[in-house]
Amino acid sequence: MATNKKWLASADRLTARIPSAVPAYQRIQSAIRKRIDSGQLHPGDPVPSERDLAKIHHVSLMTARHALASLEREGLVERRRGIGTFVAPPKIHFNKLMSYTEQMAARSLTAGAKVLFAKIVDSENEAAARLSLPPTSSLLKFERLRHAAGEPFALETCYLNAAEFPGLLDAPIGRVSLFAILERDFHVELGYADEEVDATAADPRIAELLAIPRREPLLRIRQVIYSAKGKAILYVLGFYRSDRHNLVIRRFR
Amino acid sequence: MATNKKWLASADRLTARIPSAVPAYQRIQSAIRKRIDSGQLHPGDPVPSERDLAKIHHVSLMTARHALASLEREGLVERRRGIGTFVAPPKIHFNKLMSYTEQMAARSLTAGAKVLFAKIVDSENEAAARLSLPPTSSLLKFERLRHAAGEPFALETCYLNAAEFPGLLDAPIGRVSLFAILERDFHVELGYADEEVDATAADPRIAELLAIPRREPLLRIRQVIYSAKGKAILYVLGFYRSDRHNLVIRRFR
DNA sequence: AAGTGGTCTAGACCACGGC
DNA sequence: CCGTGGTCTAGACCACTTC
Repeated sequence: MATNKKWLASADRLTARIPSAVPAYQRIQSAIRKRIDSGQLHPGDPVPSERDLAKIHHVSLMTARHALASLEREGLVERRRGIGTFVAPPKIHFNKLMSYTEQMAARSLTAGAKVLFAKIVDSENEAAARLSLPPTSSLLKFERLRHAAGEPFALETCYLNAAEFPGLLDAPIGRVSLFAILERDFHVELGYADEEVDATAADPRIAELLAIPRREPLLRIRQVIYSAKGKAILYVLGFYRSDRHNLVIRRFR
Repeated sequence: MATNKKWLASADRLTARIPSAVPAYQRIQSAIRKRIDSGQLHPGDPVPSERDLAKIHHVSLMTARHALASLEREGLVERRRGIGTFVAPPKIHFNKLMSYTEQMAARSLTAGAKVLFAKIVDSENEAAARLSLPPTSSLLKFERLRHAAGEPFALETCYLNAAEFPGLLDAPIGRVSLFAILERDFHVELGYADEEVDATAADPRIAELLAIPRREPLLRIRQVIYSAKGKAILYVLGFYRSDRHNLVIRRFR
């Protein structure tokens, strides 16, 4: 108990009267993250050692250690035995689930989209199946033509369960990211997406919309986007001009 | 020191005289892994609690805890506060770097390949560039026609630095997985691969080899495979029949 | 109340890398 | 040699879940 009296004393001194404020190791992480985000610490710079952190934050070695160990798991720092802990080089985000808008923003481009279609449908049984819904469920269906640099680029059709997203039909889908609307207005926490990729030939309609010859090869991506809890939220069927789009993924052994 | 005498005593009892045998938390992990692999423990089954493991293996709570925590990071178990630790359901391996042979084996199919070409070349500058080598480097070049269920399926061309893999030309590439040869005979530890995926149309030669009409859409995958240390080892250019192949990836938010 | 995982202490020794 | 991270102890209290 002597142990814990001392711990209470130190926690007291820092932030909390209630024992259950924010765990100490998370406070330490926040402090380090802040110094990295604010540019005080750059990639390659040393982070205070476990022992220093323990002194600075008035915690035991194990706690400081825990803070650094999970920062390493996140890829924010690298630890080298006998040497120290260092800010990790900025990581390229492979295989990250991003909206088209976010992808463009990541490359400092602006996204453009023209809504071709936005209605409720009830006989698209393949789309319903992808969302794990009964075959004739009411679905919101948006069809959008994506642009980049003034050129048509991709045709994407999105499907959502109409019952779960009332009012979404009236949202400014043409201007605002669908992801942003789902997360902000409907409090959906997006988690992951499974994608099936194959190649197909442009049919006459798609060829005209994308301004390419008929039978031109296209990348076809069928994407089912799930919430963090694993519930199917959104099905997107996309056709991408293969001369303007190329999918990059990283696989690990 | 009283503390550490006790620890030495327990380590002694189990495996080691030398203090630096295998860390206790790793021994605990091995024991659990073994019980899962051998079928003694099935997905959903409870794993002994931290306190039980500590007693069983004569270690402190923190050590038992460490063992379970890193097993959870690996995805082998799931921990639920107030409930316990349970064997995780077998995970589908998304975005895993696997050889064609391994992919087929995962689906209990046998892989077939016919070697069309196996020589050293020195004027394939694109391939050399992908491997971060000078433009006219000597490269091993293999061209293989993949089969599945008796049907031609994909055309893959592999390039490696000739200087680093002497004797590989004589290896039984037609029968044994290239990955296996690299890992076993050349002690290369494969780490990850970056892939570029797009769609293209079959040219006359590919159309004939794959037994499909000319201009048929194909999936084209350019894959650079790196060692665990980040060195480019292998460049694979593949053309896949889109009616027989479809690429599945998972993205996370 | 009992049992679980989550956080934490105040130390210890070991293995490693640079001086 | 000294400082770093890696492993470990023998406890403690908290938060949560089930009974």
